[in-house]
Order: sequence, then C-alpha cells, then structure tokens
Amino acid sequence: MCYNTPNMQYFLDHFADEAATQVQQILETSTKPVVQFRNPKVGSDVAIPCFAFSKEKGQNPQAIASQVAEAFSHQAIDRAEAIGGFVNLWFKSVALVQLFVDDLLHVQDEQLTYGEFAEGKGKTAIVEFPSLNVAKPTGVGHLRAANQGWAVAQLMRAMHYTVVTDDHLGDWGSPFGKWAEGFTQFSSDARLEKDGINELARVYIKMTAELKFEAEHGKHELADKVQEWLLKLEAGDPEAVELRDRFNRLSMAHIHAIKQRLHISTDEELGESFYVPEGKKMVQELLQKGIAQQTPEGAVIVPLDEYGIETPVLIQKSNGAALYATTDMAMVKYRWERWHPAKILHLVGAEQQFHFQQIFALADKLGYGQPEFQHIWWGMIDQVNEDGTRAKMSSRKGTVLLEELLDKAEAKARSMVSEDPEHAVTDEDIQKIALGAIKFTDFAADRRTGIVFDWQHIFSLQGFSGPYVQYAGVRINAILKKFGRVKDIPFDGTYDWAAEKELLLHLHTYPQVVHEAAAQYEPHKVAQFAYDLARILNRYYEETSIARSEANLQHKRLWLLGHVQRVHAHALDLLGIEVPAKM
RNA sequence: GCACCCGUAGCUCAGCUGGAUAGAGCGUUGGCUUGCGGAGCCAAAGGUCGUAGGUUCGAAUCCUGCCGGGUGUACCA
Repeated sequence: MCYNTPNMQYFLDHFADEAATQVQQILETSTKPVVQFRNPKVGSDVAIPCFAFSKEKGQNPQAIASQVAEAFSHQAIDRAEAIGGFVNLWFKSVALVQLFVDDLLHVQDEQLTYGEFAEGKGKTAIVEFPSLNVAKPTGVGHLRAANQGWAVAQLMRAMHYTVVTDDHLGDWGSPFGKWAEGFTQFSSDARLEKDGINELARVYIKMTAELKFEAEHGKHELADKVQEWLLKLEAGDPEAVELRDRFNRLSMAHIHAIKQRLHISTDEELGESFYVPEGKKMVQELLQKGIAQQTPEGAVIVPLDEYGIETPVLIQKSNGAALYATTDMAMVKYRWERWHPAKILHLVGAEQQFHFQQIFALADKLGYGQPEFQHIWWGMIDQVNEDGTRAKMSSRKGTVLLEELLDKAEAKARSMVSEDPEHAVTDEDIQKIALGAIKFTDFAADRRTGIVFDWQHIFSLQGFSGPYVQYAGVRINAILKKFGRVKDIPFDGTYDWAAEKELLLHLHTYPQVVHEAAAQYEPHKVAQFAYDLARILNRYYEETSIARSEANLQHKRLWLLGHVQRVHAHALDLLGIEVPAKM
C-alpha cells in the first residue's frame, strides 16, 4: 500500500545514531533515499537495501544484510531480518506513536502545521490560473485550470510562500474583433439585454462560421473588419471601447459566478488588455535598443537563437496590433517590478508549451529572468465517441458548459444521498459532494495525463473517488462529535497500539508526500495519500470499535483519531475539497 | 522534417531520481448485513509493462533504434 520513501534524514535522526553503525554506513553509501516504508511484499515496515554497500566492500549483499540484522538492536525496533539483500525492520507500534508525538512537538516549535514546511517564508510565489475567457460561457476546458491551479497555490501556501493568485483573463485579441463585428451585424441591444453571455456565444459561433466560409472562398473582407476593430480599440476609439466595456461587464458577472461555484477565488484579475499599453511601449523601446527587429512585412520580432529557439518571438503584427506575446512580455515586467517574486507559475494547457519557452527566454533576455518560471501544464480533456474511440473535446459537437456540468453533478449527488431524514443533507453539502467528485477525478492521475470526459467517469462516487474520501471524513467527524476530542497526549506505555499501526505508518509519510507534491507541482500525490488514508480508516473501523473500547483505551484512540482527522482534512484542503457535514 | 508528451489488466490510471512476487478504481464472480454512518469491508479471476537491442548483480523505470497515438512549430489565444 503505502510504499513511499521518506526522507533518509528522518530515519537517521531517529534511529541510526543509536543503532548499529553499519546501518549508518549502508545508508551513506546510497545516493538516494532508499529507506522504504511498509514493504508490502515482506510485510516489514522499513527495508534498507545493502547492494551499493556490498559492492563497495566486495561482499555478498545478503551476507552484509544478515550481519547487520543479527547485530541490530534498537528500542523502537521489534525485530530485524535479512531477506534478499535487504535489512528488514519491524517497528514497535508504540515507537511510532512516540515518533509522531516528537514530530508534532517539533512542528509546534516551528509554528507550523503538521505536513507544512517553512522553506518559502519571506518569498513570493505568483500562481496564474484559471485564466478564464471573457465574452463566452466557460466550458469544461477550464475545469482543469481551476482545479490544478488552486491545488498548486495551496501547495505553495503549505510551503509558506506568500502566494499571489492571478486570473490572467483572456480579454484581448481577435475574439474581441469578432464580437464587435458580429454584434453589429447579427445582434442587437435587445438581444444582448435578454440573453447576455449566451448571446455573445451565439455571435461568436456565427462569426467563426462566416469567417471560415469567407476564407474558403478566398476572400478576407470580414477578416479585415475584425482586425480593424482591434486597431480601433488600441487607438481608444470610443465606440470600440464602449462595446468592449459592455461585453466585459456581462462577462465578469459570469466569471465571478463560475469561480464562486467552484469555490475558488483569485487575488488579482489582471487580463491581457491591462498589459496592452505597456506592451506596445516596450515594442518601441526594444526596437530603439536594437533588441527587436522589424521584418520586411512590418511585423516586429525578437530573435531567440541564443536560447536554442529557432523561431523568433513575434511581438507585434505587421498591421501594428498587439498579440499574445506582447501582453505576456509586459506581464513579466509588471510582475517583477510589483512583487519581485521567487516563483511565477503559469497554469496553462500543454498546447502552449512553445509559447512559454519563448516567453521565458524573452524574460531572461530582457533582464526579468530572476524568478523561477514554470509552465505547469496538463493533458487535455478527451471525450469518448460513439464508436468508443477517444478524441479531443470538440466544439463541433458542442462544448460542454461548465455550469451544465456542475448542475448535472449536483443532481447526481442529490440522487445518491441518504433518504434517511436523520441524515438530511443541505444544499451546501450537495455542492461539496458534487465538487468533491469532480475535483478528485482531476487529481486521480498525474496532471500531464489527459482525462476522459464522460459523465460516468467524472462523477465517480465509489472506490478511488472524492465521495469515498469525503465519506471517511464524515465518519471520523461523527465519532469525534459523539465521543469528544482528546487534547492531551495519553502516552503512558500501557497500550501497544498494534491496531493503529497502519494508520501510524501512513501518517508518518504525510509531510514527505506534501513536500514532494509541492516540489514537483503534482497534487495527485496528495490525492493518492488521502485515498489511502480513507481506505485504512475504513478498514480500521471494520476491525476496531471506538464505542466498545474500555475508557482508557477509547481515550487514546480518540486522541489519535483527532490527529488523523486533522491530516485528512488538511490533505483535502490542499486539493480544494471539503468534507460535508452529512452525506 | 524538428521539438515536447504518451503507449502498463477488458476500461480508466498509479508506479518511472533502477531493487524483492508490477499496484488501485471501474467492470466481472463470490462472501460479510442486529453498524462509532454499508457511499463500507473481505476474497477470486485478469498483465511476456508497444517492440527490438544496450547498460547493470538487478530494468516498467536509464540509453538507442523501430512501430503506434497526441500536441506544437512567427502575424490565433
């Protein structure tokens, strides 16, 4: 089950100094944290491989392991056995409790929460997500941005960075031109009044079709008009500005509603349009300095050959309009000057990897390369066709709207909850369950792995799922509520804690899990931990009754369960998942 | 063409800074229902880890070739 590799230092600190010095040596020969917790094959709690050490000594690994195992003696270790070149150790469960208490006290001294680290203290991390688009209803394509982004921000907070979250709104570029022209041609004030964001979506789809039709016939009249709107807007033309503001007002209401339903928020909402003036100014400065060049067609580029990038980055169109790289270039500068961040994390889909290669190189070239830049991407959402094959979710088949997804998820959650009036579930809890199911699915796999979009899969409620993990939380909360939390540490040596061994071993892996997840921006590791913890808990309940434990023992178990509850809730909180009161 | 990602059980995926008998969930089959919340627990069946080589005491994991899939590759964002 839990086959994690905790920090070797942890092991050394607590055991090896008192244990056989040979273990110390074995550990030192290895370049990696080779201490394995909970080996499922042998059933031991820790396994130390002796291969590297044996090579150095020119001896048989099993012989070394045997020597060490026989000589091994430590108060925390129940027994030691050499198997296949590994020294296998079994902890006394009591020792694991003692260790856990030590860790809790240590963390308390540092003024931290169990599972958190102080390495980001005094540093700022900017987390850019979910970068919603203005003027169209949000599709499920933005779901991963919201989920992964929130979790990454939470992980940075767990490392005690000062986190600035920024929703980099898509509120600039050709789409605006399409709406402006489309609106004047195919819509009206009355229709916009009536249908709001949905009317804008209709206009956009209509315009896209018209432009495609035009292009197929070798014309560009409409396309030119779209570009004209962009130039007018950049020039501050009153009509263009008024339209833009109107579309944005409608959009922001929608965007805020979406974020609220997803239970996320961001500190800033600095969209692309915010950076246009500075971006255009930078283009002129770079031309003057000779860093940028004008092409024969009139476009402005910055070569990036020295970064191994053959394609120069285009920072101004030949018609003089700003584009993607123009605003991102200004954004890099703005963020550096305002926050002096240590990290800038862009949560954006995989298809933009090349763009960010260019932007990061450009940032360095312009002297804003001090922060650690990361493009944290994820795989796309596929859908399953009728014939069972997978394909990229296409707007041709109609993009599924995020709100529609949330509505369906809530309906499904409602149909699944207990009908027992004693367990009546509030609307708020329904939302937590629906979101729990959706979000956990997002974290079920490595973020780079694409996820399949089908209703069944995305709302899974049993097994490796959000509701399963939430359910474990509901049960533990029910027990704590019924019998009370125990604050003091009831550690008197009268109980061996054998029934709690799995729980204890798993708790010990948590800080390492969080640390790894944060270092690699991989929230799914936290989800895996939370699921394992829930499973161990469910198994524990099956075998051990708190209610029927005698008073002294019940007291001890409640103390531990209180800590298990905190860790469980902490892990879910990192993922943006809440435990409902009832379900 | 070049760059990046991917190929593990019927399906969806973990595991990849090399270690012992490759793990989950769904689905299938069979058990556990007088319980601190059964959205649970236990068990069975199911895999030559795309393929061919290489490195190593040891390869799903590292290296190379090949096959198959996805994404990107300056005037979209």
